[in-house]
Amino acid sequence: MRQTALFWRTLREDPADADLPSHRLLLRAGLAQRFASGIYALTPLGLMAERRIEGLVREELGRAGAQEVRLPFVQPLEIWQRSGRVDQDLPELVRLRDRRGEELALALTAEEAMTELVRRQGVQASQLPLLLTQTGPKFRDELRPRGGLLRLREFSMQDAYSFDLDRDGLDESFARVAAAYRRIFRRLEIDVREVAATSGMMGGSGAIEFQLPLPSGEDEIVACAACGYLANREAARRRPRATAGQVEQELRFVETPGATSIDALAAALDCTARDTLKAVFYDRAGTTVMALVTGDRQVEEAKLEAALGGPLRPLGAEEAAARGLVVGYAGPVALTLPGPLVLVLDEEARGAETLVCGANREGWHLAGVRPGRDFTWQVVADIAKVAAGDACPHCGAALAVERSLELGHIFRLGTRYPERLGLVVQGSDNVARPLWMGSYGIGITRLLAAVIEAHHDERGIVWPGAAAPYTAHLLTLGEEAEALEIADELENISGGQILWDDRSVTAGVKFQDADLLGLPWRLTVGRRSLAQGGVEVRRRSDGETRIVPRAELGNLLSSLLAGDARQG
RNA sequence: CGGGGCGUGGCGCAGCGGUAGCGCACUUGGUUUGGGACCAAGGGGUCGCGAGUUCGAAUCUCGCCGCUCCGACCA
Repeated sequence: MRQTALFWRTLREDPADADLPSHRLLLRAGLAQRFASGIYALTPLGLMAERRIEGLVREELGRAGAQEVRLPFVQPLEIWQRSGRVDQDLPELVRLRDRRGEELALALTAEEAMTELVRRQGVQASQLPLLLTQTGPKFRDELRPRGGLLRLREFSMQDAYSFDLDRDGLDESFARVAAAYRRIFRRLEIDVREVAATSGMMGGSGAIEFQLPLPSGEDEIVACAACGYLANREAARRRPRATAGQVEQELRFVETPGATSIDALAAALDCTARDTLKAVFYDRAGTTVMALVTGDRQVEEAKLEAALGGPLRPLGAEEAAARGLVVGYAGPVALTLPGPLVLVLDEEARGAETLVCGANREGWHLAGVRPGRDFTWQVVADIAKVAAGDACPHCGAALAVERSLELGHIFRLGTRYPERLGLVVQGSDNVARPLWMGSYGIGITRLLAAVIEAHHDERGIVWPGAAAPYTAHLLTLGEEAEALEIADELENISGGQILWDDRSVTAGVKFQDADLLGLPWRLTVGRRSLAQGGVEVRRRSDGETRIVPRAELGNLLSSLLAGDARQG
């Protein structure tokens, strides 16, 4: 491809609003353009890179036995209603109405649609295990898109779904896809960590996330350097600390005017946050949930949801007050509300000697509160957020918390969707049973950004061979007849598979742009290289340079292109 | 949803009451050509939108919209 004809341009300066390397480089190198927050267009070079990643993912899933289908991007809302997901507050789901008033939804994932496809067509036991996949647009109306292509509202994702007769089959399918994912990341030269995860809005259990450690990532992972324990913070466990609290032994009222925060309370009573009991309120399907953790802890909502088996909504101050809670002074002792109430106590707080908590009376707290003696609860569970320095649940060493970017997520869903949508298969015993389902997602557009986050330097992108839009960038310097002849020759033998900078600009401009775009190989031909005996071949990743005589160019090019194909 | 910052040619920015400018990019001609060349001549902007103040608004006031970063249980 000749650069003078390519729809492409680079920017000499960094775009003002791009902070992250991938965002900056995608814009500067002219690979993407923003249309709206979280909505981007890709230019030819950007799309070529995305397509390479997509093709690689498709290839590996194919090796794992996946068959590709196409599901609708605009889906009838009805299937989302039947699965029950519409009922659980899903603000990311964009709904719309057609001119006849029929309700539609934009795909944010496709558990429903894929289950529905299999149900409509029917499936026989001989076709199992079944692994179906699609690649296509997704739309999630995210609260805060960020970082260019790192967190988009509209993006391309490859999602796959497995269907098996039983749990063992699901485990095998799950393992097969996990292996495919590992190959994908290895080929893209992205060093991911496999992390235990929660299943979030998908439902199900036994999930793994593929995470790239990145300071600008939006997830937090908990890591144990000693034993290798890794988990998303939302799913992470910790070894409970030894007994906390014990400011006083006997229950008594203390007057604490204005002490409506844990900090203020601890200051007023001259104790630590850990000596207090914090109450946080949620709604769970009409029931008020009071979650109780020691004052220095935070409630991990994902773990609380898992403990209660369903989605929660935090209560605002007014709403909490309307339900009879004395906001700022609420506690579990002798608490009665007009409506239904569930008390959930963190396992660590349960082991405390005595604690200070709200007295359900404006301006008063209770000290010397002993769990079990002075109040009871309905659920005890690990519901506190893990903090850096907590003890590893396996080995007890200090845990670290690191920022990280989720690139892939695989779930064992179980029978939930097939049950709700009526997908069953008849076994040899003539009994129809719901299938066991797994769900697997890998963000293609995000991978494009992640590859750049993982592979760049101060000059620009450094494409891994498997994702590069072109393998080689040919620069002709000057108008030497022989140089142009060689360029023609290279273009011909590559079948147009190299990018040729044929502009009449200075050498510096070409070198800068070539570094910025970062194709794996740079071929330079000009008066100087010819004097040295041929074409200068330079590898972008490490700058290794050599001169290749004209006669060997055919071999060189086919080995570069083949090497790239082997990797990618 | 809360807080900060920002909206002026394609990009980066200046101008902050007197009717819009710089650098880069772009077009044309010429000289150049191994790390973002030079000379000359050009084209391109409802200054985010709306209302108000004023003789006069990119500039002041109010409202709205958009973008971006941080945060979003902490009782």
